[in-house]
Amino acid sequence: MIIATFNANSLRMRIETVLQWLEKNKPDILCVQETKVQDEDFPTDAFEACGYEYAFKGQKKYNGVALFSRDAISEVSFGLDSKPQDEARIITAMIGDITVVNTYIPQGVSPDSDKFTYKLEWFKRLRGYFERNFSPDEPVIWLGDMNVALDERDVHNPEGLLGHVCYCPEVWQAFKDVSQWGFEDVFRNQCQEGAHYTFWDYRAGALQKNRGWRLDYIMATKPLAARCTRCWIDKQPRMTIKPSDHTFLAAEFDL
DNA sequence: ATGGTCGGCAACCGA
Repeated sequence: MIIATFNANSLRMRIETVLQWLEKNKPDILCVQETKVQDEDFPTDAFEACGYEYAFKGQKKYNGVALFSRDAISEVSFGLDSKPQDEARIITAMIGDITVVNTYIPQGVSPDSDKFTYKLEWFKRLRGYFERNFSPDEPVIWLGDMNVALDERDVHNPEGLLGHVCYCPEVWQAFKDVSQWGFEDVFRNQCQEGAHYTFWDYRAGALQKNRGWRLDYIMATKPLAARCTRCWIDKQPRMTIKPSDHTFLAAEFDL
């Protein structure tokens, strides 16, 4: 079973990127963040013939999450189970006996912003969401754009970036409080050395200089993580077609 | 070099 995640930064701008990636890699499940499309404008026609079922929740201009699956999708829900629900940042569904939780975590803007407070609160509420709705003994995959680089291996300039909203003690703790509910970082289980990035800032020629960040994760509960056979970052669509600022990240499980 | 470039969508906000 292969599952993947991709921050599209507009699904409509990257339909060809997504369709080609599905065609080439044939994952069982693909989760997408920052679709930036309202539900009535979701490009269903483009995905009708690709052999995937889909579920999505968007809003005007910002955010938006989607889920594509070769197998049937059931028990789809949107948003957190506490207020504000923030529907277009989280989609949960059952595929087979696996619960998939696809999140687009708030970025936070700046450390002194109320949006940063909201980000930290969002992680707290997500922990509560997992506690109330699932058990770490069950097969649960939590994946997406987490807007956190967890340690010095995950950013190109750990000293210079310390204090950034995606690289500071507060978000490390907030992320750990969620993951300690019962998740393992399956990429790190497979690969301990650093400089494996999933995001490069558009603005500073960051890709050419490999000034990247690891912001996208596939987190799995123990019963699933134990069966992960590989986890890889596919930079190719970042280089070609219509590049996003994020890569595809994929994991394979022997189920 | 505290800039830069994208995308949505129509003047800026978000990343």
